[in-house]
Amino acid sequence: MEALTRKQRELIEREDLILQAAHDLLLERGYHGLTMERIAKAIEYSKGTIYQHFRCKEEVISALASRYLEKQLAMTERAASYEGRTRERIAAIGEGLEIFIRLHPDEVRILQIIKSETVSEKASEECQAAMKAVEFQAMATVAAIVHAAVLDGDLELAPDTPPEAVSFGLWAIVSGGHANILRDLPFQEVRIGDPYAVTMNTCDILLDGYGWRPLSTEWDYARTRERARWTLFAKEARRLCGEECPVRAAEAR
Amino acid sequence: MEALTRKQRELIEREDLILQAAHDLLLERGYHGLTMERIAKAIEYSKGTIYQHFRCKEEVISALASRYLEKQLAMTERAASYEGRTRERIAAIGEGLEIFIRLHPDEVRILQIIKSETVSEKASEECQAAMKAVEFQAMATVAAIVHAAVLDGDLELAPDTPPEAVSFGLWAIVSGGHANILRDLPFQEVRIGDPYAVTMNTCDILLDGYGWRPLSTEWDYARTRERARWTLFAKEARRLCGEECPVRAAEAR
DNA sequence: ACAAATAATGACGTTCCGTCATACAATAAC
DNA sequence: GTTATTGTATGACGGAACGTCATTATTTGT
Repeated sequence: MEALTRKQRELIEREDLILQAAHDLLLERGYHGLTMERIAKAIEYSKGTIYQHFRCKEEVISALASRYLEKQLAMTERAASYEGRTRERIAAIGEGLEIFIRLHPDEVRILQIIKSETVSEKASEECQAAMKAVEFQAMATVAAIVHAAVLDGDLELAPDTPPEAVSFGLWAIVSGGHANILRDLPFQEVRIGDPYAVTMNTCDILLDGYGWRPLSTEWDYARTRERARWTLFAKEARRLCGEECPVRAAEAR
Repeated sequence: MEALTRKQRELIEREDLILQAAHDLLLERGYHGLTMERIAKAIEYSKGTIYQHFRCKEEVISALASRYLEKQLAMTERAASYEGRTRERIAAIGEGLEIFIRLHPDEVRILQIIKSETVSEKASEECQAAMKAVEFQAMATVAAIVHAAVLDGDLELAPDTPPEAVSFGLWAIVSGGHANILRDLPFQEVRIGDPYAVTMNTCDILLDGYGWRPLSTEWDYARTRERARWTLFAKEARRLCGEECPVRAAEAR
């Protein structure tokens, strides 16, 4: 038992090493610059050893992506527990996702890489299914809030509109927006100073369009986000803006 | 002159051959199954000859993508010329894009492949710049309509919202939506029967959120789309639903 | 008909993948 | 403490693809 546990610990530890090295290589040299040989060199093991953990290079990337997806899901679920109106919970999720991408743009970039067919076509079914499952759970979390809003009367949906249509729309905005942001197009040229803020704002407008009460004209969702930021994501937020919490700073005065 | 022209024609013709072969291979065997050798075999030339047209495999894919982007842009611009209210023009563009993806899902899939960093990291700067330029033109076309709407009073934007923020949002919905559609997630399970329709509807709701008049509750945009479909995209639409034009079919009765 | 220029070819060097026989280490048995 | 057994790590190897380039073939011009 003891021996087994130590062995297992060693395995897990090495897996961490591999993934860390893969992450660095992926960002520094891109998908084609990531080679098994280079990972091996970086962690001071041989190529063969890596193949005892992963079936192919694409599954290494998949494993990386799964981690980041789970991290993202954890933030989403944490945000979903925000205490307040249903629409505030959605705003909190938006805040969580924005913090995530601002804090870990690299990880989101890697998520994009794996989602491309180019990479996923070589990963095994299990790997892909595992990733899709995590994503679906995030979708389901949002859909559940939409459902709750319908039940408590804050939102009325047309009879042919399932709650999932709303979460699908939000999802499209966020994933499409972030995908475009990471391709660093010249946003300045078109007077979009902060594309993250535009993405969030688009979500707000969409929900206004659905008539989800209270509308953004009747409620200060910026404030909701700020609160979510410092109650649910304090640690991350502090890292993001350099140990500086504006609310507490203001209170201190 | 004559000789030169013939040479050039041969070159262009062969380029078409190459791209056609690449398209087929890409769809049948995926990115990793697309090899220069296989293209060569398919068009009955040697590998070296292909390298006189393209610097590397990724540039072959880029060239393919550029074509499809231009095709898409052409449809967008055609749609933008729809005669009617500004918001109808946006609806027409939506209709055009939907027809495009329904008619050529393969081409959209290829567009997604090239957009992934995995592929673009190996394509030359010029190639990438060319593609971004086409995309930007599409964005600009939409932004111009937004601008027109502001000028003629159908749309009032908050002072901190540039017209491009609206087109950015629409763009995010459509590209994010289509990206998710092509990954064929189990939409049936969440009662989303027609994800294309949901994507379009999300755009409508967003514009309602912006208060772009006439709202979708005051105007039948489904009708606008239908009209755009049979006035601007008759040929494509006929191909799409098998020579069957519902309007004319109804009139014939 | 022959020389010059242009284009096509596929063998070659290189890189990377993924496998597997072999070498090495750890545990168990005697 | 030595030997057997089991398990783990290694890098040499075959194979596939890339991209190049010397050679061969074809076209063009005189």
